[in-house]
Amino acid sequence: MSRPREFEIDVAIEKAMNVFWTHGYDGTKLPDLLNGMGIARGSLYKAFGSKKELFLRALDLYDHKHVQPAVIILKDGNVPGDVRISNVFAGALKPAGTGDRRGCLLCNTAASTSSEDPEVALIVNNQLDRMTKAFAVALADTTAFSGLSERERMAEANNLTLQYVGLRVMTRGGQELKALESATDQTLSRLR
Amino acid sequence: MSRPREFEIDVAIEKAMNVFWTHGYDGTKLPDLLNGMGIARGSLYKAFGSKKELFLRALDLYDHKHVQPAVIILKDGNVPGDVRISNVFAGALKPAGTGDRRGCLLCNTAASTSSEDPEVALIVNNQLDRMTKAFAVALADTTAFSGLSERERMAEANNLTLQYVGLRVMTRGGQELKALESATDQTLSRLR
DNA sequence: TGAGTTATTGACCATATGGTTCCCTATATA
DNA sequence: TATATAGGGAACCATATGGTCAATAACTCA
Repeated sequence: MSRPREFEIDVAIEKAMNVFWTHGYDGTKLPDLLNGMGIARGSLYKAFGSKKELFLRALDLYDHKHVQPAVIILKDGNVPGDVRISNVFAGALKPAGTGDRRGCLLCNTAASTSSEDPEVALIVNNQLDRMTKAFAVALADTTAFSGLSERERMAEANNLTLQYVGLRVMTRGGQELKALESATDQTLSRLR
Repeated sequence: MSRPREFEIDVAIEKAMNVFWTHGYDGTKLPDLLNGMGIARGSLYKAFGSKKELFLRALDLYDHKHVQPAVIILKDGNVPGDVRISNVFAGALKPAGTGDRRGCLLCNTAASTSSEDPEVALIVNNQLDRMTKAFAVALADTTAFSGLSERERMAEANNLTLQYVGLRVMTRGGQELKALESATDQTLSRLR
């Protein structure tokens, strides 16, 4: 019987996710990860194989913890569509209100050189596409947009994803909270 | 009388700008710059002092070559406001149509760890703010928005900047051209 | 021609980087 | 108690990184 692992894989991945979120992939160095995860170099390699594999695992966890919950909100048939969309944008705005300017791991990654890697691009675009589809579901349940054709609804959903990404990046870039809020107000005023 | 420089500073900065645009700041290594600029290590340091100083110069050049021309388009009083905005978004979409997925140095930088550096953040937000103000000027000349209060117009302008940034990042992230086009069509259809 | 001044260059420098290795350790089982 | 197995950890490894340095070169001027 072998020696049991002293850390939980899932806990370690989440810690790594937070380090990558703060520093980006290129800016995150092994010492950053080791400190952030509280494990040694050999343990990291034994458990995850490489920095890149760990990054892919972190992106999947981000999906699970941040993207998929937004998708679920957008698809919740018990709430009016515009309220669902409003809630998701409020969720994106909220961190800026408390000084958290990390933006969104998905959007930061989309804007980085990492997105040139096929495996990363696949994950990034899968997440973006699922958000778009979920926006479309919410729009179908939004009175002002319920009469749209499928094609028009997808176009509007693409535009909402684009606005969501823009909001996240402008948050990361340091734009003033008031500017973010007023921009978002315009997004949401069109849903009513 | 001292030895004349063999390269033009402005030409070298532009070459560096293109390297940073492709690889981001963290992902760009000295050999990338040396190859892209066609000069030696010592020459680069003599002329620019450090990698970061060169990056700041590259950001300023990007402003001059890509941001300021957009601002000028948006402020051109001889063209209807909605056409001006449409032209700027078309300019952002165009590279994707030809396979150029670098996005926009400004937006990529906003989403990266570089934006945590005060000097970088200052330049990034100056550029974003100027675009917003220019969008506001164009909106004032757009029939559908000409009756807005100053405050409402600024909110709409903030939203246009947010959409512009989102478009650039989604381009970089690898989203399908059709999705980018349809999202942009929605943006522009609201101006008419 | 020599001097003064700055540019070019590539070797060098002191760390930093992602990954490897091997000794030691923790566990269950026979 | 010995064995098998996988985990922990820190030293090690082979390059890579941003920056430095000293020899050489390009120019004008006296």
